[in-house]
Amino acid sequence: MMDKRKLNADHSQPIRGADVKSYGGFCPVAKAAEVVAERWTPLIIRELLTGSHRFHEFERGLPGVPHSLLVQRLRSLERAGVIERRVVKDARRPEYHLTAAGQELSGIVASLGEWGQRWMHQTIGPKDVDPKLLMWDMHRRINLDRLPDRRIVIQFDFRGLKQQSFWLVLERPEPSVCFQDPGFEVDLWVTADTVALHNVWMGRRSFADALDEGRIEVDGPSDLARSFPSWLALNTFAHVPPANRALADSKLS
Amino acid sequence: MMDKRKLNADHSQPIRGADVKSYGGFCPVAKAAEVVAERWTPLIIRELLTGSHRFHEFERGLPGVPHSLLVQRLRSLERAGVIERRVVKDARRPEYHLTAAGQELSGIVASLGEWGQRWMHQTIGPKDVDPKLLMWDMHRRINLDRLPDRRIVIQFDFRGLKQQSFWLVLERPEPSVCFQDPGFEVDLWVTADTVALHNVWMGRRSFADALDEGRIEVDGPSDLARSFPSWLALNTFAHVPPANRALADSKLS
DNA sequence: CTGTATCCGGATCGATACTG
DNA sequence: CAGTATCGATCCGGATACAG
Repeated sequence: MMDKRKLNADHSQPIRGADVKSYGGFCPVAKAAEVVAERWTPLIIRELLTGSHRFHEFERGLPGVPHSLLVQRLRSLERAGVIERRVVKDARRPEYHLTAAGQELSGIVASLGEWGQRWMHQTIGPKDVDPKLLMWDMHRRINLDRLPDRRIVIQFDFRGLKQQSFWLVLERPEPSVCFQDPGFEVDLWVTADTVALHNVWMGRRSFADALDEGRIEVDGPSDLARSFPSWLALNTFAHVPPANRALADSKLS
Repeated sequence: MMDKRKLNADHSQPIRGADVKSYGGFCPVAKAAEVVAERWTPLIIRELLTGSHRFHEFERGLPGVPHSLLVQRLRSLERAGVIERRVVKDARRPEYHLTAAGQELSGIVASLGEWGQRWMHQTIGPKDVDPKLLMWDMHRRINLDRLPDRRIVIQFDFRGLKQQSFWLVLERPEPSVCFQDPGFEVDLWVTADTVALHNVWMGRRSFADALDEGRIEVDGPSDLARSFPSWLALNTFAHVPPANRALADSKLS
């Protein structure tokens, strides 16, 4: 069946529906905020920037987003000219891609993340963890070139999480993550304290320290186990150190 | 009377209440978006960056924000460690200032504005205008050093707006704007088509063209009238040209 | 002036169930 | 898989009244 939405050959003006709640006025910050600063929108753009293009990928990367709200947001962003919905021929599922306008939001989203890592996220506590989301982020940030030239399967077990295992399937062209046993032979087993692995992933603790303290354990062939830490590219913002609030405030006085 | 909120000597962690609706998880973009991407928040930060520090100034710069919602947002931002509420001695009114964390949002807000001006704001139509807001923005962006060394009062009349005049009182240390006749002797009278003046202010039309077309008229002593355009620093984002959407899209294909 | 405290209609959000 | 439909709960916008 054909897609009924029109193809909008005229792009001389942004495509705006009446769905966005306007601030009124002429301020460009307000105009941008109407589109970009709505709930969930910055995270949808983050997902697009990190490689998600399909509806179910957004749902994986945005745990808790209501199904129907995600549809709304995608339509909204499409009308605002930030994303483009492509119905690829011979593929049943549509793909979403950033337009040129959308790609120019990458700096803003990156700055948001840096600011968040610097000021709002000085350490990661039990309330901040989310193993599924961690696994999803990990599969997007793997140094594939550090891996042997074959498929490597890693099983993750989080301590305290009852019965829940995850599998990282590292292969070309793209790693994937499974929440059920994919049936492949497992090359490495990682057992970790949930909070500790999050802190390592976010650059707040070193992998080596977590190993020494026994918070992370890697089992399997020793050559693989030794190189495993180098496979992890860590979170995009792991390199951003926390701000020293005490210092910052004293500078102000 | 003393302010009951505690002074929070310990700033090792951000001060967080339970008011912000959390996205959950550990993503720094999400943590930042919880604080910064709530409705009205980017505009409150814009106001702080452009020189507003008092409650009534925020209300002027944020037309339409509900009185009580503004209070909520200010508390929210204070708890998040983005702004600081100062009760200055011998002043009845508190002042709001950006903390070090808040100041580091300036780049994000600036980028938002540039993006908005570039993509969402290619021309300004009748729905985008707001004379009060325009006057408020103007009084914040005056090249005082181009002015004679005395108080200059300008009366603005927008064509089509019934009976509504505005006055710009240009004096040191700070210009001010009046929505009622301040009673000063007027030095210059500006009569303008509302949309045209907005377009000039946003860098979308030149002042000279608007004069030539008769959309803006300046009456008063000719030396003042001649130098008047140079007093206007224009909107912060007036220098940002619109993107060429047709070109951008063709590059993508 | 800077709040606090209401109230109310409507929009938005979050959760769930249903469809092709 | 990618949506629609629906339904409470919450939030927002706008108004008003009032206190320090």
